[in-house]
Amino acid sequence: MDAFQPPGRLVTLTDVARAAGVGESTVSRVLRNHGSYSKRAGERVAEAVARLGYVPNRLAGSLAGQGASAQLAGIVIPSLANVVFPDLLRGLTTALDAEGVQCVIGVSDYDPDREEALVAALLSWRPAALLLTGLEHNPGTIALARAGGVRVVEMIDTDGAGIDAVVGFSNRAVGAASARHLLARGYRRIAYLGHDLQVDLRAAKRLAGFESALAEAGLALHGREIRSGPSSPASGRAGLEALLARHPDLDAVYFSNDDMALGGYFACLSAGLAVPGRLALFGFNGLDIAAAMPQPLSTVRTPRLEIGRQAAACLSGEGPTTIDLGFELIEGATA
Amino acid sequence: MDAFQPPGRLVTLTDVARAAGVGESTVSRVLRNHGSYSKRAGERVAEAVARLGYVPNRLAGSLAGQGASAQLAGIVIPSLANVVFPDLLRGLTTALDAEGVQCVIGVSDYDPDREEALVAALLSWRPAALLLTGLEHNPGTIALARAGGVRVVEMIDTDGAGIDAVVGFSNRAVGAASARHLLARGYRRIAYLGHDLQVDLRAAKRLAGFESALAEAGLALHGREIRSGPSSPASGRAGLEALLARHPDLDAVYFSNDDMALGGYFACLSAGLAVPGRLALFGFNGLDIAAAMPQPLSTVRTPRLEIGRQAAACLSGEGPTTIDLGFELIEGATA
DNA sequence: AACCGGATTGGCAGCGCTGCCAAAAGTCGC
DNA sequence: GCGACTTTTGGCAGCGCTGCCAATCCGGTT
Repeated sequence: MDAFQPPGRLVTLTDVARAAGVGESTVSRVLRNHGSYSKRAGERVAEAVARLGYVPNRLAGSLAGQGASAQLAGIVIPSLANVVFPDLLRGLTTALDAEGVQCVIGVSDYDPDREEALVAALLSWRPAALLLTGLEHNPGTIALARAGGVRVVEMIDTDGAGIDAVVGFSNRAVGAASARHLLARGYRRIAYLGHDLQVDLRAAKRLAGFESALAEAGLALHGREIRSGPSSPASGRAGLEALLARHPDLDAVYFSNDDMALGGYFACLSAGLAVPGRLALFGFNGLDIAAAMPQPLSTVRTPRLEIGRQAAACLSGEGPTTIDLGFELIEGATA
Repeated sequence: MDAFQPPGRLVTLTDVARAAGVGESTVSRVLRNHGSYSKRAGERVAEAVARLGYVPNRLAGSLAGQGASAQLAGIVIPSLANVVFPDLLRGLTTALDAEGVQCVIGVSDYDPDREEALVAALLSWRPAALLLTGLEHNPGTIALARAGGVRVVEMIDTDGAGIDAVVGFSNRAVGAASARHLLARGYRRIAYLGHDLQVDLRAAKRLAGFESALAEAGLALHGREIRSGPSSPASGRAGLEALLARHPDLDAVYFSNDDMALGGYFACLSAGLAVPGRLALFGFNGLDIAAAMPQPLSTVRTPRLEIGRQAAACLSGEGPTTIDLGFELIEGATA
């Protein structure tokens, strides 16, 4: 890889063709291993590529290629602050990298307008697929996605109608299962502690499922605390303290997720409240950390990595599909 | 945005020009707000764009534009499982999105060969910049980056020589400061508990700094436990138990990061060991969760978001730069 | 020796856009 | 109302690659 090119101009396929003494099309065929070429041609091209340090220009390649869609996947997630989404990304990148597909990502901060802007920006790279989070989008987002002529996969949530493919689990069902678990254990004065529901629509669906299961048992929430801002252990800790001050007779708390629940657990440790004797705690997500606690957290484990993998697998498919990957209730020792 | 296009063919700039009754160059000028055009032309183009639902093709745009480098940033991080990297990404995407730069990411799994392959793949999109993690790379990776004619920013670590720009902090200094803190508090029988050092070179640098500070005080590590696999609270918990079984007389443990330390703290809670009276714990990273613990963890907070932001800011710069953003030692209550 | 079918090859248009240039349309002062 | 400007505009080459087509090569047949 000697650099005898005039700096400023990168090595092109034409340069390689000249160096190898073959035509451009032959170089293209060899590089993509597509069409037939002789062994000798293959060797000469490989040698020239190595010698010149050629890196193909995929912008040009995708533009020229038919369908003109790039080996790119456009991904929009609402946040990177919650472990869920990095996990999702992990599943996605692992599966996509294996197929030589690159990931272009955007973070919407739970803002549908930003999501729409990001979708437009991502579509301008003519990705082969668009991976969104959740089922609720601006009408404009949906129109863009439809018009973009790309495969659309909506991840995490299956409670509702999708644009194209949907991979996830039912958040309502998670909420209902969590409520039934608490009810079965005899808890009756149950509060909810969560972060902003306007923003996290899937947390709102879980709560709706939770409340309707309570209602089936003739009960209602015994208090609720909604903290502004993102979920975090600190927020969960402060939230539980506020909740207990208002409703000292609570016997269980359902948290919007494990981060909040962990904060609640810390609050109990600090206040010397026995868990679950005095107060039961129930989370959501099934983080690793929840399992390492002195008392493993009672929670619901979601198949985050698997959602990413399956979503990646969906790209090659066609037509509407819904894949419900379910969830696993972990009994733990806090409820 | 009515869809009277023949499906299969996306709207092009030429379509917009025809619909607006102007030339292609005028459309291009209006869309990029570059060069001069009349108010009337602007309106007609805007109307046609909205009516046709035109999404520019940036593949073509970047290919045609001079310099031919795309408004893309190629990012390679070693992992998504550790909070550090999502945080870093968060800083990056926030800053880059504001400038209309999209992020293409790759995850190397701490494997230099995968990193090299990813760099090659990313360069094929002709990004404006390449953002790597750490300073240690394959020779091939460095050659590719150099030949690619892109701005290269290496993040997180400043202990060594960079290719181009470097943004981070000194991991050695973090280790040394941590050691000095423990020494100043009177701890003398100090062990190290970490995950795989072959793989996480920055953790190895912290340990080196830690040990050299111990050596200055005439001390050496009083035991060390290296867990295979990634860092996690579960691993930290099991590791601490193993460590204590071998060295029951330990008075402090330095962990490779907060995840491990949290697991260690849980182990102490479970075993009824007083922290820090019987055993002091010291972490690294300064996670939110560490601050929400009943006893805030003693640790070092790293400027992860800020590294992302500064790295993004570096892209517009030129020439070698090193930005050391330092770190903050948090006294906490566990050491 | 002429012929045939398949494997291999090179030339070239064109993907959708931008940069450049020259032409056209305004603008102003006198 | 006319020249000397400035602003606005459209045409077109070309970015680096791929797909298509026709040309060439090769080995075996007749």
